[in-house]
Amino acid sequence: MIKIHNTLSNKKEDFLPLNLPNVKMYVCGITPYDETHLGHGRAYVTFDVVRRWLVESGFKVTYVQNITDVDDKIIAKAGAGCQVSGIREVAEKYIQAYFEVMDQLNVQRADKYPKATEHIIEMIKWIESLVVGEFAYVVEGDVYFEVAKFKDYGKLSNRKLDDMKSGARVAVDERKKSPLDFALWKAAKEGEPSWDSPWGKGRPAWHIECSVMSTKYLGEQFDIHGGGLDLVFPHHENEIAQTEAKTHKPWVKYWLHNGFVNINKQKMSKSLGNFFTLKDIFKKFDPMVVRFFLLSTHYRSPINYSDQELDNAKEAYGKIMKFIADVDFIISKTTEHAPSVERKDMAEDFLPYEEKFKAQMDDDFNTAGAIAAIFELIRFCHKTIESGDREKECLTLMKEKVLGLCGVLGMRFDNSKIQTFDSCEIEELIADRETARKNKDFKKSDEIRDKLAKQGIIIEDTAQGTRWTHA
RNA sequence: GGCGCGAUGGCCGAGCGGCUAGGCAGCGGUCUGCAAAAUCGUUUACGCCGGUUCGAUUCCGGCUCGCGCCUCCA
Repeated sequence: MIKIHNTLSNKKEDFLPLNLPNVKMYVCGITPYDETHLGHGRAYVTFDVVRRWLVESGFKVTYVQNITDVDDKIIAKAGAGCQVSGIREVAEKYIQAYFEVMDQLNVQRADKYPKATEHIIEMIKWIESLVVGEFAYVVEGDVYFEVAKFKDYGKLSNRKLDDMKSGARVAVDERKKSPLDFALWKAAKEGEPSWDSPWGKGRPAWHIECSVMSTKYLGEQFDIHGGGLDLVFPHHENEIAQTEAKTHKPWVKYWLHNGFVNINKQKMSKSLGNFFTLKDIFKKFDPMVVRFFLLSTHYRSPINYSDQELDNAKEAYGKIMKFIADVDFIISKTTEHAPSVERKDMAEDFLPYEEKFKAQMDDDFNTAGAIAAIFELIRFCHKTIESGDREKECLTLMKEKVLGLCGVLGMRFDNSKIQTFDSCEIEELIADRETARKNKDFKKSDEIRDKLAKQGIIIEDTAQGTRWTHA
């Protein structure tokens, strides 16, 4: 049984989807007005793993992620007097940039990426029904949701209307009945892209698209809605209000939120200017190392970013990579009739590690614990190999098991840096060195090693012979 | 002011009422001509003060410190 921490109850709950074996999940996507940063990376890697694990567990998952392609910041970027085509151009550029880094992080594509600007009519209809139902009111071309009318307001973020310090940090709009009332539709200002509506020219406000698009593609009730912790309030709280006010039924069953990426214990954010784009991070670190780093902490805990911690992740990830390469090498040097220990139940030996992995993942997607299980499995394999059990079949199984578990976490291993056997010159030098070593001419053998080292080739003498890798 | 989260060994980081998490770094051994890699062992930690309990890092209360949300934000 998978257990999931639900923000709605603030507890871990057994995961029972509404309509077995289907799981419908919606994750708040990006507003494409700038480069994707590590905070985004964490969110989408988190939900990528959630999705992968649900699929692995036998559920049929439908994953929808929206794209907010109309917003103040996009409009600002597109410049004064921009039309709809102008903001589309900006959005398109950053959507492409987003997919590029997500591909590098091996984040699987969602089934659908609906865009706000392609659902204007549906949004208008939704807002109209809220106005008719008296949950919303119109002021000078703006439409606001009246929070006081929705009795459950605050149930997700666990706050009471009276307790909130509205206006403490931002000026209150006097035209609203309550400072907490939020916009559903915004009247167009001079030179802004806009659409026609019953309230005049304007554009949808932020929250409404998620209600409209999620229910359009997943139904009026669905299983999982995810996003960063910073979306709990007001975004998700408002989404619940405007959705349940219209449908009169409980909307989302499980709300999941990932923790922040911190820099020196402070939240990474655009306004603080302490953010790192994935593009820049990838100049220094392999995307898979970044993914490993992200998964080495539970998704709800804050994760601190620094080069030092990425270096640590690099070493740890490298250890897995090394294991795969080691096994490949031994397999390549193992003949079909290699002496083998009598062993018919190798698969059984792996079971405890696979079970631990599963238990960790079932427990609210504890990737840190799951990674520990992978390391324990690797240690077991090393021990087995050391003990002399090098049957080809057994080695292949080891590799498959480790790769399999890593694959569930979306970690892939690029072996291009590992020995390829096609470099004759290097092979010759290594052969020369072997001869020298046999003749105890260590001076010469060390010279060859140094020479190769200068070319960035690292020599490793193993029981199965000498191998080399690129540094 | 309201609400919430956290404090684990040199560092990162899981976890649990009593049983080795894991990774990185360090130290020692094995292996190796040496080196590297691998492997084994190892340093025995849970912010402070009380309470519950046969027993608490793990539960309860208080405190201290840190962080987050109450504005757009993954």
